[in-house]
Order: sequence, then structure tokens, then C-alpha cells
Amino acid sequence: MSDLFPKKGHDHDRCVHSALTQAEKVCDVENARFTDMRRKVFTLIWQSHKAVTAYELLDALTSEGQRVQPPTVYRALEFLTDLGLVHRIESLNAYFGCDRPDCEHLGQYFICTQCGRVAEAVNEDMSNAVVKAAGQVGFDIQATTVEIKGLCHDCATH
Amino acid sequence: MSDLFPKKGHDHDRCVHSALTQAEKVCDVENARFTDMRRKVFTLIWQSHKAVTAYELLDALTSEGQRVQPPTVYRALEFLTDLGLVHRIESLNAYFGCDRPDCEHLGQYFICTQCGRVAEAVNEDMSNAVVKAAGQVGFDIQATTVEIKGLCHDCATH
DNA sequence: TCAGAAAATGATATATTATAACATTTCATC
DNA sequence: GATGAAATGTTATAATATATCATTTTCTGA
Repeated sequence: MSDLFPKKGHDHDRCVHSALTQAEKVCDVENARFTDMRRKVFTLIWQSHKAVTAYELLDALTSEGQRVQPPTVYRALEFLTDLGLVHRIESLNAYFGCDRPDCEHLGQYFICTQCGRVAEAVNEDMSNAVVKAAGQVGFDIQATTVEIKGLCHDCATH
Repeated sequence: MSDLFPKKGHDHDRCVHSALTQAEKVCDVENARFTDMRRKVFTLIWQSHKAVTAYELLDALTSEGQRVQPPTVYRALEFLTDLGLVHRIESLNAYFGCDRPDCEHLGQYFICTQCGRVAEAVNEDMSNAVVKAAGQVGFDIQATTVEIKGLCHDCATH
């Protein structure tokens, strides 16, 4: 069985560092400004492998001493999602850091209802099935939302 | 190409009538009460093949002369979704009538961003791909959300 | 370097979606 | 008809998101 969710006790600093490096690269390529606020929001999202709501981000920024209003957070989120650095999880109204922002993909999200962690898959079987099904009914795809809730392997076996 | 979205000029009264008949049957089997309010909300949802928000339902009920508060609508929606008579479209925060409420299924939703119509598919390729992908990573599925946005065949070709 | 334009953020207000908590009414059953 | 359970009414508020205009920061070109 392949791993999807990170192992317990993994070096999370590496996740964050890698995400930041990739985000910088993407912004560079896209000639987009990775400002302090955007970087802060992005880093906060990467504090865990869970999805985070806009107001949790707002609270976190406020605790850090910033006085921030909702539009500031939503703007940063819009910037990050537009660039594909962050994905919105529709069924949670929450946001999740992407670990492959450099390539276009139709992602699928596994959401553990026990531990709250989210994992992104880029599974061709699923993508292909969606594309094929759309083709069969003459539907021209613009965006897909595939979110799967249940128990991750850790939670299911403990 | 198989049809998924209803044809223009189809006899929509038949859709509504069929949906009501099926809903009555499901409620009967489940020994659940299809009260006036639930029937009204259900019928309003079936007024079109679009997804409807809770507050649109509230407004519609109000126009009909009822003085209804949000909890009333949300309770009816909870009842209907629990029974599988209505599905929630997560990416729209809106609700959509199911036309096969009698059988368990992992549905997929095609949402036309042009005309606003929604169509439910029960496509085994997609379901199987999701189930298989979950199996490969040891994920125990509780619920799935598959929503596909784009242009329906009518809108794409006109 | 600095003037002007563009982009980003700040600030205020408000829209939209959803639920908690308790009161009252309706309904099935005895 | 009395009783308890289910449904609905009522009030208040929580949670999520955006519109609008003001101000600040950054980029660009003279």
C-alpha cells in the first residue's frame, strides 16, 4: 500500500521549507509578488496537513499581533489559489496547501474525518474516468472537485 | 452521445410528478413523514434543474405568503438530504433534487456554468476509480463529493 | 531620483450561509 | 381526550465571504 498521508513524526519543517521554495519558484515564473502577507498566510496554511479556514488564518494572524481584516485574508487566499499554490476544499470551506504547484493537475482530496488531515492525490484513473464520463455526455470541463471523506489508514487501524 | 441534461421543452411537470411519487415511496418505506413543509421545499427544489440555495427557498416560501425562518428551511433540507431525496452541491452551497433516491449511489454532478443546470450521473467508471484509489492508499470511504463544472452540450454548441 | 501608474493592503460595512436554544404546535397512539 | 414524540416557530447569533473606497507600497519610465 502506497503512502499518501505523511508518516507520524515526519520532519514537517522540510514540508514547509519545500512548499515555500516551490511557491517562490512559481511566483518567480509567473512574475507574481510573493508579498509578506501572502507568505505569512501560505506559511500558516502549511503549519499542518489539515485544511484551514479563512477565519482560523485571521485568528492566527491576529495572535501574531497583526490587526488584519477578512478581506486581507481572502485576498491572499485568492492570490494563492489562483496560482495553484493552495486549493480550496469545497466540502470544508477551507484551504489546503498544494505540494505540486508547478504542474497543472486535476487533484483529488482525501479528507480524514477522524484526524482532520487532508491528502492530495493526482490519480490518473480518477482523472481519466472524469474526463471520459464528461466526453460521453458532451460536457466541456472547466474545473473538477473530487473530495473523498473517510478514515485515513492510521485512523482506520488504530 | 447519451443525454444527461434534459432536453429543452421537455415536459417538466412529469419530472416533478415523478420526483414526488418517488419521494413519497421513499418516505413510506423509511417510515418518515413527508410533511407539508418538506413537500413544499422539495417541490420548490424541483422547480428547475438548477441547484437552489437555502435562502432562495426561503424567499420563494416567503413570496408564497408563508413567514418562514432559516431553521425551517434548513431542517427540511436536512430531512431531505438524509433520506437521499436531495443532494447538497458543495461547490455551490446549494441543493439539488435526486432522481434516483431509491438506491444507494455515489453520484457525480455536472454543473453547467453557463445555464446553471445540474445533472447527476451515476457512473461506475468514476465510482470504481474512486473506490480503487482509496483502496490503494488504505482509505476507508464514508462519503464522496464529485462535482464537475463546465459547459453542458447545449451551451457548448450554441 | 522622483512623478505617475499600478498593485497591494487597510478599513468599514454588509451580504450570504448556517446553527443554537428554547417555545409552541401537531400528530400518532393509547 | 391525555400523553409523549416529532415537527415547526421564534429569536438570536455564528461562520463564511465580498463590495467599496481610502491609503500605502512598488514598479516603471522620464
